[in-house]
Amino acid sequence: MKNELLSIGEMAKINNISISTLRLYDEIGLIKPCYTDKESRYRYYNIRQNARLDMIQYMKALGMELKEIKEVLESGDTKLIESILIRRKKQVKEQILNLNLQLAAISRTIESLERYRKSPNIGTITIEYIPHRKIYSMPTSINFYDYGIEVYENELKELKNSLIKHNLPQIYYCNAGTTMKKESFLEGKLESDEIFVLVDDNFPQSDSVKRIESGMYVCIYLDSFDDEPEYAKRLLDYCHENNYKVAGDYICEVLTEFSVFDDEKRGMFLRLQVPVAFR
Amino acid sequence: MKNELLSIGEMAKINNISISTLRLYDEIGLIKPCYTDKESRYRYYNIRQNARLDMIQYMKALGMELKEIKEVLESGDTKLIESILIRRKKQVKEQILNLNLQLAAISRTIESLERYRKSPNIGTITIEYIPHRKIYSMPTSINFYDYGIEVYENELKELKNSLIKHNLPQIYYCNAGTTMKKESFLEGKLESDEIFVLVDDNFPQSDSVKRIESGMYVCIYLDSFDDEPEYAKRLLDYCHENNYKVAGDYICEVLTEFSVFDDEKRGMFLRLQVPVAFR
DNA sequence: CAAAAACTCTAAACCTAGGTTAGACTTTTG
DNA sequence: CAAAAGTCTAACCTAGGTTTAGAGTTTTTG
Repeated sequence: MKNELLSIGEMAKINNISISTLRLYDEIGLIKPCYTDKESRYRYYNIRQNARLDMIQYMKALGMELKEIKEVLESGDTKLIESILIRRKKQVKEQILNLNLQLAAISRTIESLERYRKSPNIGTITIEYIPHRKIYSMPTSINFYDYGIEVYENELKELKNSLIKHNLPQIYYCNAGTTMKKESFLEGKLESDEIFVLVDDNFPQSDSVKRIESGMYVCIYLDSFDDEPEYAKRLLDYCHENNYKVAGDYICEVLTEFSVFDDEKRGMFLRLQVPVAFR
Repeated sequence: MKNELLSIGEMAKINNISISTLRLYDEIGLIKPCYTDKESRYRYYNIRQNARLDMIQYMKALGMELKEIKEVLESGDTKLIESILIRRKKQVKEQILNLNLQLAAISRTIESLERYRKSPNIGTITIEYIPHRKIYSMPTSINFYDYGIEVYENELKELKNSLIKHNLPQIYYCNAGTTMKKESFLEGKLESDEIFVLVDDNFPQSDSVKRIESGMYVCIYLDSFDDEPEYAKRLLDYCHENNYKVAGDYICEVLTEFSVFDDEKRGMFLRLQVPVAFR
């Protein structure tokens, strides 16, 4: 301040910026020190250069890239700044939308984990009211019960890819599931009908999106797809024993899925369910 | 699909991911192919590994870092996932707030540019209604009119640093300005009183935040700080000639500031103003 | 005035989450 | 069996810096 030239350290301090950042800006030509000693190569700045640095920091705070900032500063064209800012405005709006979706997805996941921790024992049968749900579904092309997990994985992949093709990010949906016609279930057969993912309220309406009505369901809990046949039978037996009338299609719903326990198997928590009517 | 092993290309395609990303994930141990040919070093995956890859992609969509994902997958601890998600939730909320501020700042800047393009000629005198404004201000420690731009730059830096110290990002405020007491102005002296930045409605209330009342102002436009003394005098003369009674303190307001035209001077558009009362 | 302390220099490596390229090798297809 | 398609490794690139090492310079202290 004495002799009106600032060393890089002083310049850094009064502008709340790091020395290395100033050196980087020098290197890329964003802001050059007004004087560089030819012997020692020390950089010296003038306090009037704060104006330019302020401008750089402001544009950076608006989310502009250093390249864009340099371009703008070199052109001195306010039209250019404006066009960049208008583009940036759109970007920011999109980002905000995406982050809101992320937020919803994170909350869903936290809830799902909570549910997992408080889940009933495997084999527990309950009768519960389940609120309505929305699903994005696809008919199964093969009965995967006849083939096993590989075919199920394939079907699920196809479903998810059809979502991606429609530009719907993974974040919209959470857990998957399958349905089976009421008739198959009652006959004790295992015939897959549909595969689906649950979607939230933000999900755009389309032909593939269906609503599963709310109602009373008889449910049984389990933790592996492998056990589904056995547990589906138990569910049917229970309905017969208690004289519940099956009122709709059977659903196998994944409540929680964390493939963290093993490399090759989905670590899951499932709920098989059928809607029932009371006579 | 035939012999149940997938090449890296097939695996990439069905999972909508690039081959190089799969190789990266292998390298960092996030997901290893279930079999690697020892001779050719070709990677082969099992379709059941989709479960893990799904999980990875889901966590990535939640904004988690690969390191965190790896940690979670290795620990298999749902408590750990939950704590990371809770932290992430906070982050996302903050990001959304910041982006909203950014959006406001961008809009302000676009407006400022528009104003610049439609600005009156230098020296134009107007009488306008100016709505109320909020400023974050600091008394000036020296009368910078006696010293010139370096001292002004220093004062401005100090003001901005006091903002940063209070954790207020650059984005909250836009343009700067200075005030001078009515008495000084009327005597034709130039004595700086306060330096300020305009802040928006989101800005937190504090002792340093003042309100400048709305009202009718006599204004003169110019484009350089250097001309301020001359134009301030013109403004005063105009008030006298037209018999306007100066009703409050003098303000020098930066309407637009783009230091894009020159390396060392602020490229500006200024408005000197005094509130007037009509008799 | 000399030594010590503080500062600054360059060059290179590192960070994230991959993308790209070159040149060699392997597998599949016709 | 040849051509085409696929895959391999290794190295380098992105943006916006941060960190480090080792050497040189400036300022402070005694």
